[in-house]
Amino acid sequence: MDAPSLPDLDNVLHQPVRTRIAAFLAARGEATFKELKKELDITDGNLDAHLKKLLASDYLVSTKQPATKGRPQTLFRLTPAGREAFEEYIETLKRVLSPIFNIHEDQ
Amino acid sequence: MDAPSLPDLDNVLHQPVRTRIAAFLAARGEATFKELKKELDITDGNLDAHLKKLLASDYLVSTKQPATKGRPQTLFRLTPAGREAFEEYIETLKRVLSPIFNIHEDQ
DNA sequence: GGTTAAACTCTGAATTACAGAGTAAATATA
DNA sequence: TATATTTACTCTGTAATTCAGAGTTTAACC
Repeated sequence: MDAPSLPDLDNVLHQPVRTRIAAFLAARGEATFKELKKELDITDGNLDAHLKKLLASDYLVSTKQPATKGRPQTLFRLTPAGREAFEEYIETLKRVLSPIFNIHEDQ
Repeated sequence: MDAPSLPDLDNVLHQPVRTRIAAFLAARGEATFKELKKELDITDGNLDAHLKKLLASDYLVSTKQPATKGRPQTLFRLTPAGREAFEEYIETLKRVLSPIFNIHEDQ
């Protein structure tokens, strides 16, 4: 029998910009384009591309807010599938990294 | 003042194949091409490309073993810089993820 | 000495990542 | 009320990355 191989990491989530988007939204619930841009400190085009990728994977939804004041803004938030994928991704990460760094969750 | 933005993740290490290579070598010390291929379950060309990227970043060194039996093999191992970068990468990951998942090290 | 096999390496195509220019809708200004 | 400006994205083109499979080299086996 084979030694178990290292599990693969979700290639939508395991990317520098997208991991941070997912983490931010998981912690924050929802955010605007502007807030994400500030938090991540990347260009508009780059953020747009990564949001589109997450939307296409059904990990994110966007909802256009009617303008109460200022321009209408789009809110981005994780879908249940997105949150689940993110949690699973963290589990995989821990399996990959724990042999070395002893990472685990509390409780 | 600005809210602190999410720190950027090392884009050499934060990639599905390369994270696993680094983790495997950090745990294992060194490995052959063949061992890595088996552990990661990827094609030769793909593994080669990722090893080259890690070598180019000076995160890895390869040493050709003279053939005692069988063909000479190349051993891959992390450089001190590679190990340090990997540890820093893990720290950054924890900063990005801990607000949600309560990940930390023992001790 | 020729064939097979192992251990890589190279090439080219597809996909991804990115910056900056472009667009549309709201607000501010004249 | 026109027009200029700003905001909030979106589009386009380019560069870089990722990947599979074909190719190469060296050793072992017959």
